[in-house]
Amino acid sequence: MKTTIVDVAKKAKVSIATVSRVINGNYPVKEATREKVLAVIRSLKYVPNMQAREFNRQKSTIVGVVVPSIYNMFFAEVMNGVEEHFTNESYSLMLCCSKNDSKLEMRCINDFMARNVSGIIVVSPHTENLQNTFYERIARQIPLVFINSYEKHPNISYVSNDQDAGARLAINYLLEHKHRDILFIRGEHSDSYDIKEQAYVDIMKRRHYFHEKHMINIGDGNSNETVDNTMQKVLEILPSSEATAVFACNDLMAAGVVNACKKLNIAIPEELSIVGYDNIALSRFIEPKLTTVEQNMFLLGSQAAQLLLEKINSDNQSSKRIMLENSLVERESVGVCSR
Amino acid sequence: MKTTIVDVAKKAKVSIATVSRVINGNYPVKEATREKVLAVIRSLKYVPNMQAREFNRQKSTIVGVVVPSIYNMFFAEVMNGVEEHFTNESYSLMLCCSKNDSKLEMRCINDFMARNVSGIIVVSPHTENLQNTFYERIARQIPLVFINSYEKHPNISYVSNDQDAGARLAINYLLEHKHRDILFIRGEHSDSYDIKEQAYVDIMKRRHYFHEKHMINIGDGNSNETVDNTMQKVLEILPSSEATAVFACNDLMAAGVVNACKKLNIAIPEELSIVGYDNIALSRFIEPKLTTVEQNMFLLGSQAAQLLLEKINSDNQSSKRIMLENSLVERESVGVCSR
DNA sequence: TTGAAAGCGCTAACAT
DNA sequence: ATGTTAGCGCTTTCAA
Repeated sequence: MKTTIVDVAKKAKVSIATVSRVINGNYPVKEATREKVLAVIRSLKYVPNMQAREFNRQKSTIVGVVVPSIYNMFFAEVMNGVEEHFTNESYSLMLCCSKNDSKLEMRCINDFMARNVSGIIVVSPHTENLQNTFYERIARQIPLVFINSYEKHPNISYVSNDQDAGARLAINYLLEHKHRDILFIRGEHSDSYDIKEQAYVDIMKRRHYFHEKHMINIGDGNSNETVDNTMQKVLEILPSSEATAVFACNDLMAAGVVNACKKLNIAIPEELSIVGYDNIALSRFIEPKLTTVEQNMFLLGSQAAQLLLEKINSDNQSSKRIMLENSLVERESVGVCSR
Repeated sequence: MKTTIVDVAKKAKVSIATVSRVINGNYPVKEATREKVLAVIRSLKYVPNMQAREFNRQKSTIVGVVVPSIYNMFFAEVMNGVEEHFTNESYSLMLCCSKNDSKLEMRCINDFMARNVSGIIVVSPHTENLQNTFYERIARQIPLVFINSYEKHPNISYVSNDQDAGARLAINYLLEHKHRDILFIRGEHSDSYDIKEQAYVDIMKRRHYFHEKHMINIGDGNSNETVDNTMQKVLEILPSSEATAVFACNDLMAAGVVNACKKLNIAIPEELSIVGYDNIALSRFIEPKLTTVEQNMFLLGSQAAQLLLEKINSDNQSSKRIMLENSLVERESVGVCSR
């Protein structure tokens, strides 16, 4: 059997309450007693049972994080920000992967709730769950922070990149390079894609460059197969397309386009220009190096952790919204349109 | 206040014991009572408090996973295997990142212990912690599974790739291509590097191709900066080196070598051949595509989950060791030595 | 088939 | 400054 507070109390010849006070340091204890208790704790190698403590206190120092996938380094880097912030505050992290599936996402959240986590961060929540009242109900019961979601619920805190601005940055950059036939490549089930699509449609329609067929949805945008799926799709489309440029909603998709071009012997950026999004490490490693829109992923994660902490410490009262700026990282995948 | 089992019992006019039996289905309950209780549970939206349940049962359905970094997709893919296996068994995952630091790793483990997780998986445990008795003590108290560790403790289960064989595969492949001046690039604080180094030293000494100066340690092998650090180091060394090939302990380092070559205008594979290790997605995306040794990362993770489950269900009695085979993935980064 | 009650390890209010 | 004790929500033995 493991050593409990009772064993310590007995051996130190004090009450369990005193031991508890020594451990938590929240009530006065005479120095001599304190020393005595601490000595016993050391000699018994006593470690307080967090499970019991947190159950008793009706809270926990666990936070839950839900991500749609771990195959996109974007999420790993966000996680890193979250992790760093929370371990400093001696919270532990529970991780759940929704696989871009709304039902699974709900299950993750429900699991976390049943475990009484003290708060939940959801990265890129599924659009379906945003449309019904699921999250409204959750947010009433527990601190909730969304990363990169743009619906506005009153009880939820948000940290997002300004992906509308970012998308406009990217598209205008392409426009400045004289491109007008720009393919738009997106994935499914995330606000982020919708935001970028709106920006794309808005700009292109305004200039009368818009063509329905230029909008391409490649399905799951963060899976193991995203790069290859995108390549496949582009392989079908590109040969018969007059497009001279591509704006991809994330770097994985952009990498897929690059690979398709290699297969088709299309020179980048001479014959086709590409702009990605996120600036994950991969984008610097592929050839040519991707021009892309930078999201500060670490910051996204650590700010979300910060807001969640504020919510936890204010009894779910403080709700904030943080919008981070994006910037365009100019590298080698964009050139002036030659047509 | 949240609905508890007491509320349900009251409303259903039965005892809490009966409600408990209905929920767990572990004791006979008359069908009529069962229905009644279930109806109340639904009407009250009652969700059992896992925290209370697990505290009472003196166990938990949480498993802890420790990884040295999340900047190498290797760990993400292993995690994915672990996650998939455990969510099917309705365990939850706690994640902790040790940043390749032995003290932090111990802290992660201790946190997990204090939370009464039911088992722990450590990916690439830190060599320092392997050398003292830390893990022996832990293994006596709790199910422990190591991924890619090669010390053998009796109470620990292991899932590893046969990295000795894998390294030999890679080096012999280079040898077959007539290379004899082969740089060996490794990182710090993991068994995996030591294993590969031994294989390298053994083969090269036997053939009298060994040179101390060909062994390069680039520090942390899985950080955000691994690629760039490796590039930096190689940039210093390569110009004055007679090496015609490189064996890198992971693909991140191999990518660093590729980048260095680009800066130095060294053609791959004509002037320098490179073999990596892991076969992370990145290795297919960079130019030239990396020849590398495949580790089945998903399998590594799911097998580890399997072994941990066996340990949990056998009260920490079953200890197994699984050694997975590697294979060489031939791509574009190796050619016949031209000297 | 059901209910009563002990107890899991700890905290915190109350008493001394 | 310290001890006593009532719970936290649940499972599980024991009795009925």
